[in-house]
Amino acid sequence: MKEILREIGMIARALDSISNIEFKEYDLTKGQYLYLVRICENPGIIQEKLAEMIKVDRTTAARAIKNLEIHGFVEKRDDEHNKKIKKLFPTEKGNRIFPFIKRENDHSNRVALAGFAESEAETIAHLLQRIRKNIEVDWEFVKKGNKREY
Amino acid sequence: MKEILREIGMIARALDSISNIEFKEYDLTKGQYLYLVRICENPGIIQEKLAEMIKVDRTTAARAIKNLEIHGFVEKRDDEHNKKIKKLFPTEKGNRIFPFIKRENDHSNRVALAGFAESEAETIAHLLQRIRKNIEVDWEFVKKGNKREY
DNA sequence: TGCATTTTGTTGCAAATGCAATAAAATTGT
DNA sequence: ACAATTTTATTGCATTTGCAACAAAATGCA
Repeated sequence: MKEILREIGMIARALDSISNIEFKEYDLTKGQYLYLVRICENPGIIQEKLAEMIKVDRTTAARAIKNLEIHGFVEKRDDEHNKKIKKLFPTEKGNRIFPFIKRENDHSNRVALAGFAESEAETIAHLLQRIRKNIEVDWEFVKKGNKREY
Repeated sequence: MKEILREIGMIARALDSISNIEFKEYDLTKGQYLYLVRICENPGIIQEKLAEMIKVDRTTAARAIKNLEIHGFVEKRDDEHNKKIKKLFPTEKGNRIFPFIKRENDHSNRVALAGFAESEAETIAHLLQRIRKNIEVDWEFVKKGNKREY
């Protein structure tokens, strides 16, 4: 069976590296763009779900979000009925830079898929989704402290 | 055009997270497995090339390799003809754990591709390779301090 | 209802990450 | 031959990352 992990790792690190460099211009430090776009797209999401969505450690997400809050990109609001959760919303400042993040991400996406036919782009999108669904099961399993047998 | 960046990011973070947890057993700290496998497979490689191969910052690679050396997994050897470079080789200890890393990576690869026909696995392997080649051009460009226009 | 478990959030620590700056050897161009 | 540039490696500093441990609210279950 073909080895695909390394290609995925290389692509992900290269893309992340590029984005981090390009978003310094907007005073976003490493990784913060990941959280900000998702909060803009899913206002009211809680940090636990966000960590799951992005696939980072809960505590890493907690701190990244705290920094976004400190720097005025997002705000936490208490929920009416649930005292435990804190809903996340972009501030006006956060919403203002959101389109720039989208634009950068779209550009990288186009670069990544340069030379691809529309059908090829659709094929890989579907295959990647299947891989992600396969692997997130193990991720949650291992993250919870379980041991994979192999 | 389909958006594929996020799926790739999710998959890469999930896989890396799983590996980091599973390799603690062999006293490898975060990310070290990436370097060790490549040194085992390419004995004599220098750290600059390794950073390029993995797509991490040169200084990050330098420190990861230094730690692998301190903990006895790899060794640096001077080159006969070139006083500047330091060739990297696995130690006996490094070579001993190499198969365990391979085994884990192979397992994750199988999990990732569960339910895939052989032809689908080949398709995605090729498409990913094309994406990686597309994106590494920009990565090197931006890493060198150039600015992308978009 | 009451108790155990799960969910959600936080902080302390140890470690990796990466930009900036420095240095020295090698290579290139004239 | 030699000066300018590129390649390779390193260290200082600020920052993110993530495991462990803790706390409190919510939920499940008997």
